[in-house]
Amino acid sequence: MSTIEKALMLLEHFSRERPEIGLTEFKTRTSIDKGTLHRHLTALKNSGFLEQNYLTKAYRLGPAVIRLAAVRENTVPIVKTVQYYVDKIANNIHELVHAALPQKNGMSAIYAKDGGYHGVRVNFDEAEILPFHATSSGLALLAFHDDTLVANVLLKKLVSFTDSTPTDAANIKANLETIRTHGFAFTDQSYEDEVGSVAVPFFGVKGDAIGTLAIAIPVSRINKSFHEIIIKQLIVASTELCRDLGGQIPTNVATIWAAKLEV
Amino acid sequence: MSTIEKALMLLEHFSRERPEIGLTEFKTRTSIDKGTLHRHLTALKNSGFLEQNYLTKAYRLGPAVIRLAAVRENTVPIVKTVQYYVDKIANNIHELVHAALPQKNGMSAIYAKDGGYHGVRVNFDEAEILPFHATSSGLALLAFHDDTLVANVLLKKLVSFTDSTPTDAANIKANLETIRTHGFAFTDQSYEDEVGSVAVPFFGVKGDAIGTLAIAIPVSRINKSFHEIIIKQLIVASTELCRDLGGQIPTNVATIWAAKLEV
DNA sequence: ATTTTTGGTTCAAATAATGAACCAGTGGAA
DNA sequence: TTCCACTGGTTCATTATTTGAACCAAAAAT
Repeated sequence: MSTIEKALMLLEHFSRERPEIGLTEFKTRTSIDKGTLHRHLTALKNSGFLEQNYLTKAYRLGPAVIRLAAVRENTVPIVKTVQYYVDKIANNIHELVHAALPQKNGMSAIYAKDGGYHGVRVNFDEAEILPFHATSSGLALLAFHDDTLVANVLLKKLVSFTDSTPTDAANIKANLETIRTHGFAFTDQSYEDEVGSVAVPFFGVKGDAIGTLAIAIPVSRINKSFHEIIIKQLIVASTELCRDLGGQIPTNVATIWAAKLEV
Repeated sequence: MSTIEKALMLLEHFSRERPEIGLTEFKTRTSIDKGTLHRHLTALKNSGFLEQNYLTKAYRLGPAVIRLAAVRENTVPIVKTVQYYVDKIANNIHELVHAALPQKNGMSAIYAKDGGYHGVRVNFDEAEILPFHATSSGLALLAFHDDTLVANVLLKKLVSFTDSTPTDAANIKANLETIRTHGFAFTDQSYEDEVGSVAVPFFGVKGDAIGTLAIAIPVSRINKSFHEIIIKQLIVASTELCRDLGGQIPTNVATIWAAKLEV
């Protein structure tokens, strides 16, 4: 692995829960030598990707990422486009809806809307990494992305989050096949207890899955007819989203989805 | 310079005008060897900072920057906070208002609002890099930032954008002194013909300038009384913004600003 | 059909990354 | 106060990676 990749991997450690990380904590997290770490962090700081809390000396993400995100969004306005559809679904079904993009180690929600007026709500953290194998977003993406990603994900250790987290590679592979035939993914408390979720992919110009639309619901509110409604909503939104982004829904998926909508 | 910094410098070449850059174009832009370039770009791609247009093979910013910006904004919600004040000023004075943060080679606007209902408008490009020496934003920041930044900026070649762009280091240094005594910066067609601008800094916890609030106006609409109004608006907004961000206005600046508001 | 231009690869030589040991400052605890 | 533990940060010989000229393959342009 190149030095560049090693350094950029450090940025993955920042999240809403851990917005600031000191040198020593980086050391325990990564087991990279302190000297090396310091040089990498300094390089990232010099490039504006990190800055230091001047009191604690801990590092946090810097202003460079803001500019880059603005340029990226101007190039490929996924966030803006996705917001419209997430809001729409949330208003219709009054549950927590989100859209996510694949990152290296899982899906990253780029927008979420809680359309609910229910007492029990699903807690949701934007900018959290949703593991591929344990969330409907992750599985929906894997199922419709190229096989090398699937292979890479299944190679790594599959962390267990609840009693229902699937950790057997063969099992997951079989599940991906099911997802492909159904045109959507769902999970039952595989990431968080009491939370189920449903997800559909949306596609890029090559017909490859580039992201997902998903809904998370307390299991107590899930039943057959609601499940059907959710899936229809997701399919319709994803179809329109693909159109807006210039993406192409693979013909087999289009056929499956069309059938789902007619039921 | 470390390999990491060299690689990250490549990301600076992306902008609204150049959202996609191919290998050969990178070569002409940077005069770095093609082999090296390719390895760096691949590393950035592997880390999610770039992705490739599958048809043209050109590189563009990747999804990783979206997630990082979300985390950063969650850590230090400058964008969100700044938006409120930019909108407020824009509504009051009906001109183009923007806020910018320093990057390595200039200021980067993080939000802009055109409050105008005028026929002639200033054109403005978010995510563009505004050179330190030629814009009021840049000068306002330099004047209230630490001297090492000033020294670094004046070391480099000062590009001329219009006939009025200041390119003499000594001249600029003198101007920075003026800016410090006035508490604001203004420029007259130094970056774009027919456009003047006024800017004030806002401050971080250490009392160092961490960004700027600025207004750009067609020179035809500038006059003494309007100038006064603009400056007051900017000072009030920056004062409140500093409070929101937990920043500290240096006492000498606070004194100057207080005097300005009383006139 | 040929040349030019594109992105991408190779491998010996040159250079930068690495990490164990070290330094310095800070904040308790004895 | 003194001592210890724990920060962040630095040094420099060793080691491994980066580098770049030459090369390849495919796609455009001539």
